Amino acid sequence: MAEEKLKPTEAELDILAILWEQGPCSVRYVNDKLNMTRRVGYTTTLKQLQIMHEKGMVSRTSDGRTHIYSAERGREETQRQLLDRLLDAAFGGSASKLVMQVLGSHRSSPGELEEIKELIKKLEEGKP
Amino acid sequence: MAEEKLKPTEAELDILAILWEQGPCSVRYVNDKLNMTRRVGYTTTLKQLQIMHEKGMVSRTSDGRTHIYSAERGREETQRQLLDRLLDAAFGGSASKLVMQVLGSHRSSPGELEEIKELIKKLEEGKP
DNA sequence: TTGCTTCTACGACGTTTGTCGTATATATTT
DNA sequence: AAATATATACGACAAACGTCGTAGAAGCAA
Repeated sequence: MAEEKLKPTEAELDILAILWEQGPCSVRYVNDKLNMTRRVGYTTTLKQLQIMHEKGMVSRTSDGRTHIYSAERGREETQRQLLDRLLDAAFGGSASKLVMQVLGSHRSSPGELEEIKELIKKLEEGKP
Repeated sequence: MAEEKLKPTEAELDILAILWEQGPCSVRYVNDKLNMTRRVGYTTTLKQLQIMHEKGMVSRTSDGRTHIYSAERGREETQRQLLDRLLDAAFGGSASKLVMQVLGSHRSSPGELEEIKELIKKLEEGKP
């Protein structure tokens, strides 16, 4: 049984992003969505999904002859894995540096900033 | 002139991390440092550095017959590039989601949290 | 000077990644 | 029914990645 914790490749990550956002969907849908950004053949997407299925990254059910794919591992688990890697390699493990960088270069809504402040407050209370 | 904005590979990122942290250093040093984490041959590291030099990712000077390598592109530029990619692909472009995640799963010092709060305050004042 | 260590250079090679083409089965349309 | 469209399966392949081995120059040690 292959239940390793594989890191998705670039192309796989693009596909996962679609599955996460849209929920279970067909190869056709994924491919159309991909083609909104970059040109890629149908069979390419198909094969990609098949390989991801072999790896256990996605599951699938059949609707007639059409396969419907779903992301197997949760989004957050993958998020954490990729983020941890980036944090270590590029930010020397400093979470605050990373936060400063992303907050500084991407606009967040007042509501989002409020949420973050809430979290910080909780963190500060948690270990005085 | 090759001045593209290349994304470093995994192995390259490991090397860059060392160059960023340590500043200019020899192949030997980089290799030793790498071997503290994973086993890798000297010539492998050498070749890696040579390729990175061809790509323009690192520069080098000579100290006798030894080459001293330095990271060419700033750490922050590379940070932003990798972070942007991750933000888009894994977090659907939501900076706050990313921040919440990293802040929630990695301990930050009170001083760091204070810094972040400062930044948020500035952001809130900047666009009322 | 002869040998041992330490460089750089470079070619080779197994894998992984990403991309398709082709074959074939099953629907759909005319 | 015949033609067209759409699915999956699968093999092939070029390019990128990561890893070494070997060669040869340069410095150090016996």
